[in-house]
Amino acid sequence: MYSSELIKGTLKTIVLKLLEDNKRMYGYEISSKVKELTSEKIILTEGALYPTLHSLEAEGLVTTETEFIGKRVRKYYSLSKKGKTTSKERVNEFTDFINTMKFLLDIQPQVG
Amino acid sequence: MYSSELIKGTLKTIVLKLLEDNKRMYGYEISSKVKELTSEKIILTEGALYPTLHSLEAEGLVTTETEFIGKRVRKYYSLSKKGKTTSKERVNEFTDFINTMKFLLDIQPQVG
DNA sequence: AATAATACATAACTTTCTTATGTATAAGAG
DNA sequence: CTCTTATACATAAGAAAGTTATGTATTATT
Repeated sequence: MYSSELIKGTLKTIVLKLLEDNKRMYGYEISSKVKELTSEKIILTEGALYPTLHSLEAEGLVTTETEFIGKRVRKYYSLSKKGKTTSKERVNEFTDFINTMKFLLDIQPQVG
Repeated sequence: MYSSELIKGTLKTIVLKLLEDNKRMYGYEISSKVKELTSEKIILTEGALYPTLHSLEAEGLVTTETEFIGKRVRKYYSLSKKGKTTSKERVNEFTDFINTMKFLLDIQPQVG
C-alpha cells in the first residue's frame, strides 16, 4: 500500500481508463479489479470510489444503467463520448507527468 | 501545467530529493529550480511550499539556517540524517507507484 | 519613479481523500 | 440453521494538502 497522498488525483484517471478498456463496469467490480491488478497495492475505498463515480456522472463523462441481480442492485457505468476523450487526455497527462517526475527525481545536479 | 491534483502528494518528495542533491537550498531557490527543471510544468506556489518546508522541519527531516543577504533574509534548508533516509524511501515509493500506475494504465484487458 | 524580482509568511477556502456508519442481499462455513 | 464473509450500494464527518489571496519588505531593472 502506498501512502495515501500518492493516490490522490489519480483516482479519476484510473476509473476512466478501466472503463475505456472494459466498456461497462460497476463500482464494486472496479474496486476489485484495481485491487487484483495492483496486487492490493492500490485499494479504492468505497468512500472515495462512489463519490468519484457520481462526480464523473455529473460531469457527463459516464452514463449509468441499473440492473438487478436477483434482488441486489448493480449500477453499471460506461464512458460517454466526452468521457472517452477525457480518458485519453487524462492518461496522456499522467504519462507526461510521470516523465517529468522521473526526470526531476533522477537527476543529480550536485551544485557546489 | 498539470492539473493540480496530480502534484498533490509529490511535493514533499520533490523537495526532499532536491535537498538530497543540493545539500542546502532556500525556499525561493527550490521553487525556481523546480520551475526551471520542469520547463514550468510544475510550479510550486508559495502557499504550498512554505507550509511544506515548515512541516518537514517539524518532522525533523530538515534543519534550517537563516542568513542575511544585505538586509534581506534567507532561510536555508538542509536534510537531517533522518531526512536523507526518508528522501530515499519517498523516491523509491514513488518509483514503485509509477510502475504500478503504468501497468494499470497500459493494459487492455478488453473484456467482452 | 514605477515595476518586477527576490524572499519570507499566513489565513481563508476548496478539493479530495479517509474513516465511520448505514442498509440490504447472497454465499459459504460450521 | 446461524454466523460470518462477500457482494453492492450510499453518505456524512473529519483530515490533509493543496489554491488563492493577502501581507511585509528589500533589491534590481526600466
